[in-house]
Amino acid sequence: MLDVVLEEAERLLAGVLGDVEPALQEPRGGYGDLASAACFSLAKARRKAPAELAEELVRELDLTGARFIARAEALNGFINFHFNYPELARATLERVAGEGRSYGRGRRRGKVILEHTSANPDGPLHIGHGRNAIIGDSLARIMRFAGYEVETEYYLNDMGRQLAVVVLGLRRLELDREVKQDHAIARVYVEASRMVEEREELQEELSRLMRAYEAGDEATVREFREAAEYCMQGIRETLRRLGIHHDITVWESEFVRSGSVQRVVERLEATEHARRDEVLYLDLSSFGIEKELVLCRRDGTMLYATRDIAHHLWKAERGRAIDVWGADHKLLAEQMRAVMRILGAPEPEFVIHEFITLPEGSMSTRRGRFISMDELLDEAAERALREVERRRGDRPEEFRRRVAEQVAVGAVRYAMVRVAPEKHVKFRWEEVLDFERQGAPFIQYAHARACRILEKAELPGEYTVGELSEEERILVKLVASLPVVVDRAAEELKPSLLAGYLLELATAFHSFYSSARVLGSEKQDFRLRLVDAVRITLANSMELLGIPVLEEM
RNA sequence: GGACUCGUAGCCUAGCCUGGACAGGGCGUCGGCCUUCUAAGCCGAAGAUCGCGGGUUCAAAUCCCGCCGAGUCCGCCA
Repeated sequence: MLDVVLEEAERLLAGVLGDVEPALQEPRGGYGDLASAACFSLAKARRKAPAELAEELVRELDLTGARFIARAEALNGFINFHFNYPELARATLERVAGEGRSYGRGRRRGKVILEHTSANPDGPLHIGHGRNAIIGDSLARIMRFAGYEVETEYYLNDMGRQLAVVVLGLRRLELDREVKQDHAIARVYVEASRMVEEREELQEELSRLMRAYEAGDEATVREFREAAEYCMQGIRETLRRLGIHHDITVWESEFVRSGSVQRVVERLEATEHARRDEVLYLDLSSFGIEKELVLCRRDGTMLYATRDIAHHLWKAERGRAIDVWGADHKLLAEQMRAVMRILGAPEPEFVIHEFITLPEGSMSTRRGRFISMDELLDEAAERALREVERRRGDRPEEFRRRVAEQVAVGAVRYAMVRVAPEKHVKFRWEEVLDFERQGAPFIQYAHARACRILEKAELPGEYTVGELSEEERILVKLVASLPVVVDRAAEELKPSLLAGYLLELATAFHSFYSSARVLGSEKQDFRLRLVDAVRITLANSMELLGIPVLEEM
């Protein structure tokens, strides 16, 4: 709804500014509902003080045709607009009620291939992978809602040394069928890594294994596939628990077997960037990348990055490629962009996230030093259950368990998406598992509160709006903002914008809830409709971050 | 050593790309609020040289340069 209001403000300003940027912004506090800083940039051209200019322009503004902007005033060089809240409230409530679960949906078009998670099949997802998966899945949900056709991809790295180590381990170690598949594979991987390190002859076996797999030896292929699939069963179970689903799983080896890696190497070899001295590599210095990119080993076999080039070329043909990658892949991301330019293909876009480190240092699957997402979720669910028992001892066990699980999933997902991806995170249990304020339970609770009011009364068809309280105005403005927030988050690839928005909306609702009575008040009809609009807006936004929506908690 | 990212109150964080009005939140601390729609809530107080130094600008947390600190990368690994 605010999209319409912004357009109106821009139109009004265009009348007095000409083609000067309207420079609309959120006023810092108490200065109205929308501000323009245009007078500052206009000041030099017109050789007048911004404050004076603002006064002048406000006098010139013609608000007679305006629907949502009631008045404008000049202050400190800014032009501050005040909304016509009764009108905005009515229009917003009508729109939200009319669009329901679609409220906030955008009109962006085009196909997006969104790759995320893509952890090696050598163990369970740890919390670093979790950050990747949750950012990626949230972004997928947001872009889909913004209108894009989104296909999510898990790029399965089956040609790496890790999986070969697992296969080697499975040949001589027993797989514990009692524990979750990915954890069982991790045990084999850790143990086999140690064996390979200690026994030289195993390193030769490892090389033979990798060569046989690359060559497509049938028995070896079966061994690798089974091992990877077994691990993936566990990984998918964890993802499912988080509400994450991948539309396609793409095996790295496919690009070798299909010959597309070979073909892309030949194409690159023919370009001016190709160099050969002992090995074939690309000189990317003309793209500002000093590090050369080696394409083939001395023995002629391909490298991970080379296979990924074929992979990205394939993706570029299918649509707009967006990859969620860890910060360790920054250089490769730059190289990938450069190579796609060389090939004349559209460049992939990247969402790079920093690492989560443990107090004792970085995580390592091979050394068995990591916190798995399963552990994190279990711990979260256990702590949540204690909270629910304490608060809702009156409800049956089934209810308490279900709520605890949903609170846990919400808390973990929110914690991961709340912080901007470029920040390093030092993992602390207390931070992720804090169930008070600035977290998912706070948001879920706002929704539950709204539901509990609404279940006690019929939603009125008719209502009068009248003057709004401060709390009501804030709510209306926030509810009206969802379409703008969704679009911006999708365009800037920033799920954290939704996280911030959701927190603001929940905060505003809790304030409203405490300040005013809905049921039995004189404004009951209007407030019921407002609460319903908030309920829908909260639910739609929570859905975009994969935070479970609860009617009661 | 080079490249990239981060550095905002005791702790966590928004704002930085697109420079403008007293730098927003939260945790923790202190003080209030449950006979009324679930207090996982609300209201208030104290707490910030926006890492440091220079520059550009009428105006810098925001842009530029240098320095310091943390992280990541710099494999014919993945």
